Amino acid sequence: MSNKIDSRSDYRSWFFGKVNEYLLLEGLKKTSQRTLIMNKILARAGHLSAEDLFSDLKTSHPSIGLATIYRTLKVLKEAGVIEEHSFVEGKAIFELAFPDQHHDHLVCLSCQKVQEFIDNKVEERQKEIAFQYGFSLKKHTMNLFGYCSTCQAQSALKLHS
Amino acid sequence: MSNKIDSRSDYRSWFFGKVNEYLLLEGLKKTSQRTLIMNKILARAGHLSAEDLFSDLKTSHPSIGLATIYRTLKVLKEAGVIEEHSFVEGKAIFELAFPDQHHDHLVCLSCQKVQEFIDNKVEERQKEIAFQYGFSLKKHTMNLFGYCSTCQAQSALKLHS
DNA sequence: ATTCTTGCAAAAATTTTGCATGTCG
DNA sequence: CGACATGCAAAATTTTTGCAAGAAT
Repeated sequence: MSNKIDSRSDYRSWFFGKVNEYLLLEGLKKTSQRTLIMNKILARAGHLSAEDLFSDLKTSHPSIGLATIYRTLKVLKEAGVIEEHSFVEGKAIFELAFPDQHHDHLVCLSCQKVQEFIDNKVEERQKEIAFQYGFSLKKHTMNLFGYCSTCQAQSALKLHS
Repeated sequence: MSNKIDSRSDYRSWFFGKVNEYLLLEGLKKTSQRTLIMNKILARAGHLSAEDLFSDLKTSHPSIGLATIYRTLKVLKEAGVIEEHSFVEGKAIFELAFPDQHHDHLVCLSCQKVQEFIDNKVEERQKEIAFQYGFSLKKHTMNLFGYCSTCQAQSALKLHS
């Protein structure tokens, strides 16, 4: 189906290819702001919110509007190159999407660190479950919340002081 | 550890017992509003938002305030008798918690129906993954998004008309 | 009595939308 | 040129907070 992504430049090609395809299909336009936002997302390559992007871009491009960020994020999500999550309630977080690959998240309740992981056993089991209930599976999210090793060690220290 | 919950009345006992224990521990008070909200949550026993509860209670108790709903939901969450989710972005949904039991969700992207399920294989695997990354697991959420059998059948019909 | 709670309204925080102007194709 | 996009400000949504008055222990 889709080719393997081996390098960073391959990923960029896939990303922009997917976006361009979508823009064309929907009759939307390439603009400097959209390019700017896409490059920033690719450069940061982590979890980031609309506000993160806004304050980051504001320094180099003071005229950019927060509404444009939101509108562009919506376009990119519909184009299938980014995913939306909500680890913390009341705020959307975005991250890069990868073709034919899905990862889940371990979230530390103390330091908020987000650790990604991929687990095929879980992926398979999810497909089985969806089938069992007659659902055609489109996407899924799995978040494990707990305390990371660093925070566990720190709270152990506190108990002894 | 905790006893098995066999009936609806057992569940109510567990629920109120857990809440009372928490109120006592934290020096909080039993109030008519809190009781009202708890009974409504128990009666509805489904997924509901703060606004759902508010508009529902408003008819029988017009003086109740939305802020009280939010404050009570926070207390109940901390007492461990309800869980907070966010299936749809930007809005928190609450549901009853059950002791020593966790269920996950299948969400239909078309009709928004939420189907619950329990899967021990996934639960076990999650523990393994958390251990592998040095996390002490506190809770988790797994949501599978797709189209339910009913909506699939309907869209198939449309194609032929 | 003291501390906690409530209802109200105001404030926050996040996201969406209307509109005049600007830009892409 | 015409359709789409932008920036701004206003609005919409959901949730939180300050405060004076009321209720619980």
